[in-house]
Amino acid sequence: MRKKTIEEYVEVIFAIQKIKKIAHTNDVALSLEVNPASVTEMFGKLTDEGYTYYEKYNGVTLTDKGRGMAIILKKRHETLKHFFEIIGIDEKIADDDACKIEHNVHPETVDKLRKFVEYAKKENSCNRWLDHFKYFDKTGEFIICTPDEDLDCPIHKK
Amino acid sequence: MRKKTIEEYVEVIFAIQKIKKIAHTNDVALSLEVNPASVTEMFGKLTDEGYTYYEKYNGVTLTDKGRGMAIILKKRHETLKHFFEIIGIDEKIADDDACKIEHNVHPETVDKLRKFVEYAKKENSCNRWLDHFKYFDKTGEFIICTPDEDLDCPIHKK
DNA sequence: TATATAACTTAGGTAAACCTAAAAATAATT
DNA sequence: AATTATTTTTAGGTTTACCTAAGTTATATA
Repeated sequence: MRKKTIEEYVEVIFAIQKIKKIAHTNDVALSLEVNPASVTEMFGKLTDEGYTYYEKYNGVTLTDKGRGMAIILKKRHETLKHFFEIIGIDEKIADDDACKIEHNVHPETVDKLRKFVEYAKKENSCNRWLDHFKYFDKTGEFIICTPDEDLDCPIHKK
Repeated sequence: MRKKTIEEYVEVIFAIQKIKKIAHTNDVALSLEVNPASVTEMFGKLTDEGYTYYEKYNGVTLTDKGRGMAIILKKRHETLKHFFEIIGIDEKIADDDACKIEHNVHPETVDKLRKFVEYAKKENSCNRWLDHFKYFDKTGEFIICTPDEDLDCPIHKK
């Protein structure tokens, strides 16, 4: 499997700490599907770079720096996942893709997608467009629907 | 800089071949910002795995397999870039992000985004939603615009 | 055509994250 | 408390894409 970045270690440590206070070597190894020996090694690196405190034989906890990074990553992940779900991607795949790209995409892009999600979820925005997109996605057919011809719209006519 | 995948090598070879018939070591080295010696090494791997023909001291050309991959990657890249541009990301960043995530994202996701782009570009689809999103993105303000109240819409009223 | 220059390859090494196997520390059980 | 079981670490290797430096081949110029 692919090599894990510092960000991925920080993420799983954060997740583990939600349940356990301290993230132990084995917890992280299981989460990342990596050998415990590799985790020990990474704990060293993580601590050198200021993301964790490491107490030998007793796992790590995130520093403020580490926690800060984790929170940003988590938000980023949720934004991306949410976005994918809005356009109709299955939850599992949405989550998976969010995982993979959250480490690569520019902040500007995430910001824009965050706004997109925010907007799409707003009840009183004109959501016909999204509905029509989903209809197109499912049927392959375009709904002819211009502002002046609302009556012809098969989804929104009442 | 980050390690290059086979896919990235295939992409730049494809791009070079559009101009030159044969992609030489140096061309690829310059494109990927990598040492020529590394490229020679990769040419070996690429050829072992059936993506290129390699003639010593005279560069590589893509096989059908390699070209097939390149074409898929190119389409994927364009879809992603296009999508980013539609939601308002600058061309440069859109291109950059497309580059980075085109290797990671599920095919289902790319398909969905392709449809999204296709739909958004269709003239006779109801594009108010996208317009309203952009307005929101710019101003932070929601446009109250329901199907029954078109007259209140500051963008679409005539 | 000889020679200088440029391009490419080979040989040998590095770094980073991974691994296995064995040793050490900690925790659990009798 | 002693022994067994589990967890963690250490030591030493592997892999992969990268590098530098030196040697080789191809190309361009005198």
